[in-house]
Amino acid sequence: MNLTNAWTILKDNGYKETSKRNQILELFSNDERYLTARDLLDVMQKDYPSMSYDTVYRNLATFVSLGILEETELSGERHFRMQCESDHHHHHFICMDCGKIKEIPVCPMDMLGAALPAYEIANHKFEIYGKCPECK
Amino acid sequence: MNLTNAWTILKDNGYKETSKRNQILELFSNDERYLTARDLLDVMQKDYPSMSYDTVYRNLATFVSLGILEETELSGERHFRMQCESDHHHHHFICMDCGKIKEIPVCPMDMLGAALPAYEIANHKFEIYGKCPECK
DNA sequence: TTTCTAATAATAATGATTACGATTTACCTT
DNA sequence: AAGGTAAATCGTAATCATTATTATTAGAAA
Repeated sequence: MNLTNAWTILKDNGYKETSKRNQILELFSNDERYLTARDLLDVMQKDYPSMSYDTVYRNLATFVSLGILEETELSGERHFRMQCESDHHHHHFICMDCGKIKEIPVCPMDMLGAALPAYEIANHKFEIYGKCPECK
Repeated sequence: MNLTNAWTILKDNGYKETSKRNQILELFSNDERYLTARDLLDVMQKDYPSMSYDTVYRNLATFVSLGILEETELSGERHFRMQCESDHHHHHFICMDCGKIKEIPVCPMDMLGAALPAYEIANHKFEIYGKCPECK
């Protein structure tokens, strides 16, 4: 996902182009890591001292619902990052030191097949945590 | 994990036997589901009106660190349940309606083998969410 | 430009979790 | 059994992330 694609999606869904939205998206474009609402606010308040939590959270929710950002929970806090470009479903290794991620091309649900016949599966979570080669 | 085993572990690690601890453990023994701190407090304040959050959270942290309880994050809240008896590593299907769980005997890490050679893997999370046969 | 509505700012409220000083309790020793 | 001591608990306040509220601002269409 890049800035242009993100704006196309936003415009298609009737969202207006604002400078705050643009800066939030630019921050995610320039960072591979998962970021928290606080991370964003800290950076953005340099350029926009009046930026508020409400604006951050509202836009994060919008972006996630439109598939522009993806979200995960790390040590009790919500973290966000740009939706991966990958055209196929995948999972992530997350480095607990630098926060960088690596795509895992395998999905465990493929192996499960008919292991849960009577169950209605809504979604799933598979993440691996540790240290990347650079941090090891 | 049952009450007797839990108390053996606690005693071995120098923890004292208290009625509050016992009731917390009894509640988990009688419930298959994941419970929140609030769930516990609501039930326990019937018997111990003075039970405080501090006591609940402190003991939950103790129990998790000793492997008596296991913990997961569901919709932004920490949830706890008795550690499974299973002698081998496994994962869970969690019903989003009734909260009951079902053990998944497969671990995706087995399939990954040497897929992340240069990475140091600390831990992983794999959970499936949906509706169980009864709730469907 | 004017107007309409979405978006934002500033701040307060909420909900979960943690912290703290005072008190009580388990349990070890005598 | 009584007393001492550190652990455990209570009551409450503080903290942290997130959400809600209300007034104001700013896209963008006419």
